[in-house]
Amino acid sequence: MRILPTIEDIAEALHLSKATVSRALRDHPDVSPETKRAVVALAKKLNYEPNRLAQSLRSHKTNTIGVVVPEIAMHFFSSTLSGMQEYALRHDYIIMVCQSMESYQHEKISVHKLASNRVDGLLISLSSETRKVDHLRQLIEKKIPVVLFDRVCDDLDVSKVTVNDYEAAFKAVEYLVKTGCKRVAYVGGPRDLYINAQREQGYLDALRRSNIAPSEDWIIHCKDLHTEPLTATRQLLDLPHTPDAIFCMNDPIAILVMQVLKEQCVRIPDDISVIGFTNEPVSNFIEPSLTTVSQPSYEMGKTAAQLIIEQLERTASFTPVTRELSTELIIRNSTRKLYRKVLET
Amino acid sequence: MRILPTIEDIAEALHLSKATVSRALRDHPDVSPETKRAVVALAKKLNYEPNRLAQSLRSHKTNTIGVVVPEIAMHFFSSTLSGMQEYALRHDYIIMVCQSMESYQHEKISVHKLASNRVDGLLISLSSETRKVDHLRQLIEKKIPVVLFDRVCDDLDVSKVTVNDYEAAFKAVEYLVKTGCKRVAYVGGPRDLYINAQREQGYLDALRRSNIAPSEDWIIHCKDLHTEPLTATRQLLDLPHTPDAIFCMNDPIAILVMQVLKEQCVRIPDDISVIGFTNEPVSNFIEPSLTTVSQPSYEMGKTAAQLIIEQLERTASFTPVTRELSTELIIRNSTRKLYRKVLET
DNA sequence: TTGAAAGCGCTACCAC
DNA sequence: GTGGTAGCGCTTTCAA
Repeated sequence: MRILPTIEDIAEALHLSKATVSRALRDHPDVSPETKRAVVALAKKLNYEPNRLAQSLRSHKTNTIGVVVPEIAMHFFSSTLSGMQEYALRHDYIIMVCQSMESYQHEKISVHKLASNRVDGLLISLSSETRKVDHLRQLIEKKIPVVLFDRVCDDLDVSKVTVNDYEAAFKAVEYLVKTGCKRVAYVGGPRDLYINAQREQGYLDALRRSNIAPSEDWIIHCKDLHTEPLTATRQLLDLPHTPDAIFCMNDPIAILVMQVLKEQCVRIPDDISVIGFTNEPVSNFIEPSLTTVSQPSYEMGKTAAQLIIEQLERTASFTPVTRELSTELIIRNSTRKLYRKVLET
Repeated sequence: MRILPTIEDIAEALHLSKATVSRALRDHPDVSPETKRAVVALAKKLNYEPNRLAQSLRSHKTNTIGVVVPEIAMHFFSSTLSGMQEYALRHDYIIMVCQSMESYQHEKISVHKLASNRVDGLLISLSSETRKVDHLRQLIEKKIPVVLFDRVCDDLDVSKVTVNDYEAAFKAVEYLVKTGCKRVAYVGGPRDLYINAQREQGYLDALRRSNIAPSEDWIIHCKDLHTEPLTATRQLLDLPHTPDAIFCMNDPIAILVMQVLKEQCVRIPDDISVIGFTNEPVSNFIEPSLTTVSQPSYEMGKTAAQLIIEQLERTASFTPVTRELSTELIIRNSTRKLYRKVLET
């Protein structure tokens, strides 16, 4: 016998046909109870497991979901992966994971690889380099549904899971102003990434709402987020009117910014407040602890998985939905306290 | 026509047989150059992609590797996943990821799920609850190779990727002693997990080598690693002779320990040195920065992927190997400086 | 209630 | 060089 028993093995042993065994195993109504019992018993005894490949080949369904994230090892994304995996497994799906390493080329390759592995659907958060999404359109043409999460884009008519980056940024900057900051700088990535633009716009509008005209000097776009925030910060400190707060597009940037401030003996938050975005675990442990915007990463992953599975199992026609999850401003010690403003006035 | 073209579509269009088309696509030597060209051209035009399910069903090979980690969102593990994914993709494999959530039950379910999805091989780091590994033996019986990484166990004759936990712990404690610490406590998890035992043994032997008899009071085993280290630390502080150093089994424990020490106004490292294990990103940012043992997580993942792929593609018989990667003691500010000892003597 | 047979898409054997 | 065919393991008509 083969290493793994097949339906045929059971059929022969029980002098039945493959068809009957198949039906018995799937609990089909018109198999007699005795036959059913016999089949199930033998299947159990032989440790029979249906061959998913054969099932998939027939059914054109693999119960597999492809996931592409920019970087598996970034906490935000591993946390979304965790949520996806959890939800998927509970619904009898399994996830295949790839990373783009923030490269458009890698992203295309990953998407293609997952498609050729016949995933039923794809969850993706775009790389920072990605400007065109034809590779995703191709999938959709092949009837492989796509759901975008976090790093979404505007020109693709699919379901999306996001947070309101605009609003969260607005509130963060508004908070800075409320604590008395008047010259709020921005350090972020390029505007072509949708969520970057959203955060920056939130920043701009919050200032304008407070009748502060954002100066061009205050706004710095970094291409390389690992090193440029360092020089950006020095640049800000060299300004004739140094800022009294820096809104950072994410926590890693904020950490670099704080590093320079500390080196230059700038007191945080007394001289300059710093605020981040994402609420990475480290932001709670850095000194001073970082005020930041928390994003429900696990929840985002779970929701993305839910949306795609619902879409996969829906028989009727389907309209894309956008699920916007809520963020929270986590106030820690890198920003001035609110009451100071009150005392000052 | 179907949504996706098949070999048959190409065959019909070109008035060839499926067999010839198949051969042409796989660049079989005895297909005439013209036929080959024609087939390849049409395949390209139609955007033809072989159906992996069909291929797999025939070849009994899915080019898929299952991975089970305790928690995807733990940095150490997401970093290993990253290494695996990278290596796997480059070698035309894709990874299917599950997490055990440190639960033996979850682990069994995950392993089973991956097996029923016909992964070619399995990479696994055991959950902290796992004592028996029959679920893995079953895989091996089904000819699905298994490779253990990091959280390995002794009684399974498979390839393994580890660090020398014993030696790394030994060196860490030795360092503490060299900096003048004489009463070194240990806060860790249960001994039944192999790597925990290794680390603890390294601790014990390092002390003995320095002619320090480890006191029972100094050694605390926590079941719940999220809360018990807090009480454990208080317990240590209540000792008649409080320790002058605490060796923690991993960084998260060290962070909790430091939290209590700070609350109790114990100076780190002046009163008590603290040392961790794993070199999580946060350990660099906490105040004071944490001395710890760095583990090459990305490298471990990559190596694990490499071992399993080599095993899968080896035709000859195979003997398990153990790859032990090297660690490094990262000296930061949570331990006394070495020169103090020199000055004191 | 059960069985025979076709077919999912591919590859490999054997024949020509 | 090329084609016919069987078969990977399963499900699902259709017929009995």
